[in-house]
Amino acid sequence: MSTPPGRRRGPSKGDRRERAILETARTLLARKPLADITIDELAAGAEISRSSFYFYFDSKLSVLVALLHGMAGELGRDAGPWLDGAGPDTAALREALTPLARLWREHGRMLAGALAAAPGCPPLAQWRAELRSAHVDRLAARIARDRAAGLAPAGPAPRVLAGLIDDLRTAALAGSADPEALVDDLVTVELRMIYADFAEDHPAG
Amino acid sequence: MSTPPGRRRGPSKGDRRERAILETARTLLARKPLADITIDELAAGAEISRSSFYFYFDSKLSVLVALLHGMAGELGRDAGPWLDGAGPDTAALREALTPLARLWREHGRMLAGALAAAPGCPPLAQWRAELRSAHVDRLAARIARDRAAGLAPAGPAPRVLAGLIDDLRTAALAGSADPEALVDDLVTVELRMIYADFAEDHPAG
DNA sequence: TTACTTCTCGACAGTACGTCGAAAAACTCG
DNA sequence: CGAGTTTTTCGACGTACTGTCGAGAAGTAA
Repeated sequence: MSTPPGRRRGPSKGDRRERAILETARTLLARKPLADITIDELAAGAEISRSSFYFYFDSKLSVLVALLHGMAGELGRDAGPWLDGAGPDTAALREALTPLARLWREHGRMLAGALAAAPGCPPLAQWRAELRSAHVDRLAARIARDRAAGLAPAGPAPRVLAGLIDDLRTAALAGSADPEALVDDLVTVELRMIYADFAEDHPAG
Repeated sequence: MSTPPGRRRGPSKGDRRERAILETARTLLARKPLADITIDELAAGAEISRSSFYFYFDSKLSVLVALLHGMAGELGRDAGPWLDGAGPDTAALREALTPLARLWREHGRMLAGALAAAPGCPPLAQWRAELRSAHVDRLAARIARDRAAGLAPAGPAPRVLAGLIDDLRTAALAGSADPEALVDDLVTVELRMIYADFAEDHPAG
């Protein structure tokens, strides 16, 4: 359900069409959820007939999955320093969250739509699961390390806590109209979840 | 879009049908999302023809909305002691979360499905918004009180923090296969988000 | 019975999906 | 160039689901 059925290889005219479909989808998804987009629209955007669409993708879902896979890399990047570090490293966490928030600002509707459609749609569910566990695994390991080193207090099992943090992050970014404005607060809150008390500089509030 | 179009009042045979539709919907929603349920199934479950369905509801969405409204009360109940109290009251928070988790265990698929379908569907979006702000408003007020009383440290604006807590709670409960197992961890984490450091009894972890 | 409301359903029209097979366009190689 | 092959296109078709309309059956009350 996720691989183009007809085309094999060769960088040619059909490639431009495939791109056009993807591009059209990206544009439309910025305005409305997948369910409200018809194959007709996608085909029209790429200037081909509806049936021709099926030469490139076998459903509009496949288009979304392709789009998402093209973005999977970006979503995890910049998280390295934070995830591989130790202790309540405010700066590193902010460095991880800032680009992520930018991505959500740019593609929020698409990502939120994909997330919402994920249950009840295996390929999307799998994409989400992979993304999630890529984050949760590393974060859980970090939490365990910090606890062993006496840097973080005991609490929920590392995997559970990491899962909660991932949930929070995703839900917050997905729900916000201005994700970038949320970064500082997310930093504070994620650190509190892991370290409870830590040296923070409160803006007088 | 949310009121039965044909019927007015009178406790009669049609009432049983309406109940039957609702009941069928509840059952089916426990197994699959709204999008995968056809009006035919709903009608069949109530032993009427598809067109008769439209005498009672004007779309399957209306059925879901009706179901959800019938549940809105339960979702907020038991939160009073926690929301109206002060300070890191572990017990009160647990008393609020436990029945909520039970509700999510019983109707999780339905609630999660409704939440997922909310963006791009005004009546559901409004239901979700009302539910959310009912919680966020009171929680934000509580946080502000606690800060003023010196019980909680400064941090994100109360409304923002309350929003993050609501996001976390909802996402975590929606994503978990066993919500009730999550209660203790949610208690810990929500308290940390508000109070950072507070007296907690860590199970050796 | 009559008159009225409540309820039921078949028939129709609309929209979107996905498949098939014929054929046009593009490319390959002799 | 031109025959053979692969890539690409599309109209026609069948299916599934949605929502509406109007005729009429069933229930209720005088």
